[in-house]
Order: sequence, then C-alpha cells, then structure tokens
Amino acid sequence: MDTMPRKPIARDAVLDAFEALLIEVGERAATLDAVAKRAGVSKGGLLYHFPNKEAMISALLERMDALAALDIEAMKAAPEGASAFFIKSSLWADTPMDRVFVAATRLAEVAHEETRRRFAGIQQQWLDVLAEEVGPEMARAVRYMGDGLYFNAMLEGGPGANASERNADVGALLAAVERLRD
Amino acid sequence: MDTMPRKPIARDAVLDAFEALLIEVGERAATLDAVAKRAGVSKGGLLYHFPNKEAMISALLERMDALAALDIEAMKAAPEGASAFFIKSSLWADTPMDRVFVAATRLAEVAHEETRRRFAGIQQQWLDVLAEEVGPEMARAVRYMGDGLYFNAMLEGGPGANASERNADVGALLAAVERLRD
DNA sequence: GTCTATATGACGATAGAC
DNA sequence: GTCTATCGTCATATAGAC
Repeated sequence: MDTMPRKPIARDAVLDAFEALLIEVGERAATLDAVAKRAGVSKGGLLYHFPNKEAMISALLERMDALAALDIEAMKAAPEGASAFFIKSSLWADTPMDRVFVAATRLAEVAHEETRRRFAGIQQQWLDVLAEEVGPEMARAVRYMGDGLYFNAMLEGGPGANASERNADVGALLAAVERLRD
Repeated sequence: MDTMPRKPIARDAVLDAFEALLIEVGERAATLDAVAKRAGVSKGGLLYHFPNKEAMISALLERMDALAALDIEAMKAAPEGASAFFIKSSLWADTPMDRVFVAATRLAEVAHEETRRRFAGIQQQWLDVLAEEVGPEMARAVRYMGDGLYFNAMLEGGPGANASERNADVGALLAAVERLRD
C-alpha cells in the first residue's frame, strides 16, 4: 500500500505556525525566525521545506482554496439556507477555514496581489451561491454583512475579543436576513 | 492679526505622504525613507517634525478623530436619513475622511492597539446614531453592511478598483436598508 | 533533513553640520 | 528647519557542516 503521496508533518507544522502568527501578531511579526521558533525547528530547517517566504505564502493560499471549496459545498447543502449559513460562518469561530482566511487577510492588507486575487475568486463563489437563494441584489447585502462581521472581528483582534457582543450581532443579522428574504 | 496658531505646511505634507503610502502600498512599505521621499524632504527633515514613527501615527489618528467628528455631525443632519448616509459614505470615495480611515485601518491590521481603540470609539458613535433611526438591532445590520463595503474596497486595492461594480452594490444595499426600515 | 554561521540589505533613530 | 552621515538592529536568504 501507501502509494498515496503522504504529506510531511513538519511542513504542516511550519504552515500552522505561520498561520497562527499571522492571526495573533500580524504580518509584520510573522518573520521566518518567529515561525521557525514556534514550529520547533531552526530557520535552516524551515527553509528546507520552503525555499523562501513566498513559497510559504503560496502553500497557505493553497490551503485556503482547498478549505474554501469545502465551505462552498457545505453552504450549498445547508438546511437553514445559504444566507443563514453564510452569516453564521462569518462569525470568526476559529475553525480551520476561519484561521486560513484571517491569516491570508493579513497578507492581502499588505498589498500582496496574489492573495487578493484568490480572495476575489472565493468571494465571487459565495456571491453566486447566495444569489441563487435570494437573488443578485439581496445577495450583495448578505455578503457585505458577513464581510463586515469579519472586518470587525479582525480589527478587534480575534475570535475571543468581544465574543458575546458579536454573538448578539449575529442574531441581529440573521433577523435582518429573514426580513430581506421575503 | 495672526494670533491664531498656524499649522506648518511641511508637517501636513509629511502626514499626507504617510497617509498616501499606507493606502497605496500598505503599512510595510510606508517606511520613514519612503515617506520622506514622497513628501520631498530628507529623512532628517521628517524627523524634525515627528521625533519618531509613533509620533507620526499619533498625528494621523488625531486627524482621523477630527474628521470623524465632522462625519458624525453630517450623518445626524443628513436629510436622506442616517442609514442611507452611512451606506453612501461607506463607498470609498477618496474623501479626506475616507483616506485617513483607510490609512488607519492598515495600522490596525498590524495589531496597533491605540489605533484599534480609536476605531472602536468611532464605530460606537456611528452605531448610536444609526440606532436612533432604525433601532439597535437593525442598526447593526446597517453598520456591518457599511463595514463590509470598506473591507472589500480595501482588499481590492482602492477606490479605483471595480468602482462601477461597487457603485451598483451601494444601490443594492440602499434597497436592503429600505426594506429593513419598515 | 535539520542544524550553525554568516552575508547582505533595509529600517528606525541619533549626531552634528549648515 | 533641513540636511548628510552613520550606528545598531533585525529581516531574508545562502553556504555548508552534520
């Protein structure tokens, strides 16, 4: 057996560390030194897996695309409807999908073009699914509400910050979506 | 005459350059060297006006607070209502207010705590005004729509990017706000 | 595969001339 | 007030030992 290519775990550990640092301390502090230290390897060890920082970023974006594809499928299949699913999942709940997404946002903010392109692609997919449910116009309203949730959670510094308040906000947004659905 | 304190123009030019670089190329590239070059002064000249980078950031936040206060007043007085005014002004139109706001967001993204505090204060004021018009629950929906607009414009790289598409989105959001108002 | 050591360059900040 | 020159620090990346 074992003909399937097996993912090296050290590589994933490095990627996890990079992701965590982007989320917790921002792009500027996610240096090769810091990533290596957090992943428990030396800088040289890290650079064996990823020849340079760009390669590490690319790997993160691959991870994001893969998880986003799963998310889109879940959204299409959601029993409560795509809009409600979308709003709920816009609450930064620290799922694997949330984590890559936020980490990648930190890169987009620093004007990393490739990251921005990937975002645009994913958001278009979300919008398409929403439009199927509530029409193209209300789909935009729903999308922007979700984006706003993300934006605020990020500005406040993470899933922990003001969690109860934001939970209440999700309730308000779901109510708004109900009204828009009619 | 001339008893009024007069603002030095070189200082403002430096601040404008800092703001522009934050918007156009991101926090990382807004170095003292780059700011000085863009403002047409030397690095030493820049550091005469602002003893260190933090001082430059503080001045930018002061500018933001001043413009935000004007914005809140305009929002309260808006004939079309606070919500519609808020959505329209969330379109990144490259006004002075938009510019500081986006520039400061770049700082908040890199986990600059003071900037985050200022944001929280301004957003609370917006929310209060919105709540007077549409109630506390719908105020949140409106607020998040506006934030989402900003978030997307920023991810796409500026007021120019996809301008016509985003203009259409504002129309959709205004329609949504109308429905929520009932 | 993972390490240490080091080259190279940028950034923020200081000192002091004009 | 604005400049040039320079220092200390830290980031990315390379070279090569184990």
